[in-house]
Amino acid sequence: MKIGELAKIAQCSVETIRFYEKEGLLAAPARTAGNFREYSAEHVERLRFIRNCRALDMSHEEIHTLLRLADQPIEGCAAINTVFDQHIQHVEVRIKELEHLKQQLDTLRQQCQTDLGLDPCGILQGLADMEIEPKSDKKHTHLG
Amino acid sequence: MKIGELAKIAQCSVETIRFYEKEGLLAAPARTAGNFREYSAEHVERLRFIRNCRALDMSHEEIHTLLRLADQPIEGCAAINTVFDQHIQHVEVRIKELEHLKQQLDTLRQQCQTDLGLDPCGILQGLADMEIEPKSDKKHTHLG
DNA sequence: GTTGACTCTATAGTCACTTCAGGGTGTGTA
DNA sequence: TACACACCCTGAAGTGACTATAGAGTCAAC
Repeated sequence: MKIGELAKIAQCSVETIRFYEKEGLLAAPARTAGNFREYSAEHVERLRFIRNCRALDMSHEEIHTLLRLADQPIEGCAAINTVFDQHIQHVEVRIKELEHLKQQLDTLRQQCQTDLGLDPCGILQGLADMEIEPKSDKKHTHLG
Repeated sequence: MKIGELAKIAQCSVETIRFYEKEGLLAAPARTAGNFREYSAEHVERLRFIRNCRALDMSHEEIHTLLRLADQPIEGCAAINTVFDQHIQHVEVRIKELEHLKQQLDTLRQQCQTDLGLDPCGILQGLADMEIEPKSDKKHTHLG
């Protein structure tokens, strides 16, 4: 099948597929006489795997690791769990961060709900006065 | 004060401050005879504001808007609330997304907890079999 | 006069794509 | 046969919010 068809199946763009090939996530397929990419069933399966990992917000690096481990399943089972547990932790950390943010935002938002027309605006005042919280570590998660 | 001192106060890097200047978030300060940036109290205040907004995960675009509105506070009060409410929604949406992800991840993780040594690994199997969920809209949040 | 801490500009790299420019391929219709 | 049109190709640049690097200049102290 050609790249457009594959893109439809995997629900991603043609450009994304070419990008994955360049990144080494998806193997380069055979070419037709006219230099079009010709994909096989294995490519479909592999791309589905990659897209599912991305849907779970895994980084390309994490996916690379999983794909490598997938090629030697028994040996890699513990390692796969490690990658997975680390990724779950990334997600948990980010959720906690965002919940903390939301709390701060809600508090600030209150300051304008009550006193409309105040100068300076309570929100702006709050943003100016807030104490900058030093972020603990920075590289606890690759999630934005 | 010089850029290094300002960076310490605002708990950011010297490069970040120069970057904000290039972005138009922080006004370009006067220069010393030796071409060093010389910052005033207003710069400190402005940078604190910016850093607090960033600590709340606002985008540069959102901060730009807030800074513009801050220069005409009474008129902008309703608009400020709008920016804020939208940002709060960004955060809420992202939290919900991540919680959904975590649920999926936990489910997958279970599949290897029980049957260690299985070939193929339950997690890999799950990643291959998952149905790709078409993401609703994409630009609901600028948060990663 | 030399060390060392600080500053300057300009450029490239990060991540996971998206967009664009400028062209080639393949099929269907007039 | 000529043309339109959908699809494909490569390569480069843009996104956001920085971070990192190279190579050079400034300034105070010893």
